[in-house]
Amino acid sequence: MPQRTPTPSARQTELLEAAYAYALAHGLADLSLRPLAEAIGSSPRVLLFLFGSKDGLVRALLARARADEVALLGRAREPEAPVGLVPAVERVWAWLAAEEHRPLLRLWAEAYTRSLVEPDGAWAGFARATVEDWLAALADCQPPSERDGEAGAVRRTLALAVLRGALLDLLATDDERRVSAAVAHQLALLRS
Amino acid sequence: MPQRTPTPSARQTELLEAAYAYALAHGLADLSLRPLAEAIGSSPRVLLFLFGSKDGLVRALLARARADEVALLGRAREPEAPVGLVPAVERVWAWLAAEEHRPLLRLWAEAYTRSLVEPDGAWAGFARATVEDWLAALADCQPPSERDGEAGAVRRTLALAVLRGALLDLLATDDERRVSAAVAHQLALLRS
DNA sequence: ACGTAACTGAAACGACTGTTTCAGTGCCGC
DNA sequence: GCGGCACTGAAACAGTCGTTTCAGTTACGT
Repeated sequence: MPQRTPTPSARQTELLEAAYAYALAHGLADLSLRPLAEAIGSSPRVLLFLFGSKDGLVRALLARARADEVALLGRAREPEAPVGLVPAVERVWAWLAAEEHRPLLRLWAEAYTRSLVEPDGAWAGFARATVEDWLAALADCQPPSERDGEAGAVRRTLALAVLRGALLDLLATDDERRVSAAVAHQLALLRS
Repeated sequence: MPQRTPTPSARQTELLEAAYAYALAHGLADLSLRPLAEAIGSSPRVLLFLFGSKDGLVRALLARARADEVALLGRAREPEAPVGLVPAVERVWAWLAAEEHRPLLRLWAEAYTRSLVEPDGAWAGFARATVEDWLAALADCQPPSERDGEAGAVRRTLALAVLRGALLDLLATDDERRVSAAVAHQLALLRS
């Protein structure tokens, strides 16, 4: 069975990378082929040739963003053995709070809520997919005794909620001190 | 000094209410005057006459949504004396988790993230404004001894993060049991 | 050298966008 | 009756949208 995107040619990934950078800067909501093409030194004709349609391009951009996301999730469980939710949340938050990741996180938030309002088209299922990605990654960080069973799922859900809620606050207010203190406060609560 | 919207005429509020119902069902992202006008039995001509421009209409819709939001916030602190963050979060979450409020909450999430990506235009400042609204409402629920000082602000921030993060999860997965259990788990943590 | 495939430029297509122009309604105070 | 005010319908405006058509150009295997 061939891949869904038959063969990502060199030119294709090159343009995708440029378009991704453009999307990080300008958002996906009112992305338009002509301004995008001009900004990355291409043409609408070529983008449609390589990605089939605008929806195909958006899907490719969303997949590209998700690649960055799974890289982050991999880092959360990385230091060999899973050591519990608390250090996992700590590490992930350090990443989320870093200033240089904010364009990606804004893009992610945009795609997330868009897929809630408009469950069809290129955005379909994005929100649900990322929730499942994150919960699975957090599960990998739980000790086996805690991982299974409903209580473990609840703890993962809570950890994810704190991270997401804090991220939303941070993106809106840029008040890293207050928000990071709130996350730290939660970690202290969880440790006690 | 006259109001910003000089006089919301009867016809204006009537059409706004209809447009609001339409926006709750279809979202604001690709709202378009002609389909909207036809759905609510009006015309683009009239909408522009009454609201000045499409941006004016969107601003009015956002303000209308915010009216629902402040009503909710008022309910959080209502039972006479503020009694601490824990019961406040409990009450607010019961409201957020109610099925019938989901269209409003989707609309709210959409406006929130949109204002993050595109800080100009009709959406400007929406995210920051709601964060401040909510933090202020939660502050009113804290006992005076806790309200002031940095520790109080951190506790409010954490409470808000849990509510927002849990809401995002709920909107994506519709798994009320798991998410409500996570909120309850946090409340138990806070009580101990 | 030739054919074939990948890629590209220029221009047009029809549909849709917010907005404007012009021409009216109906109603209310005088 | 009449002037003005709030509101409305029909049609057009200029612009942008995604997409298509047609005509190339480049590079490479054979």
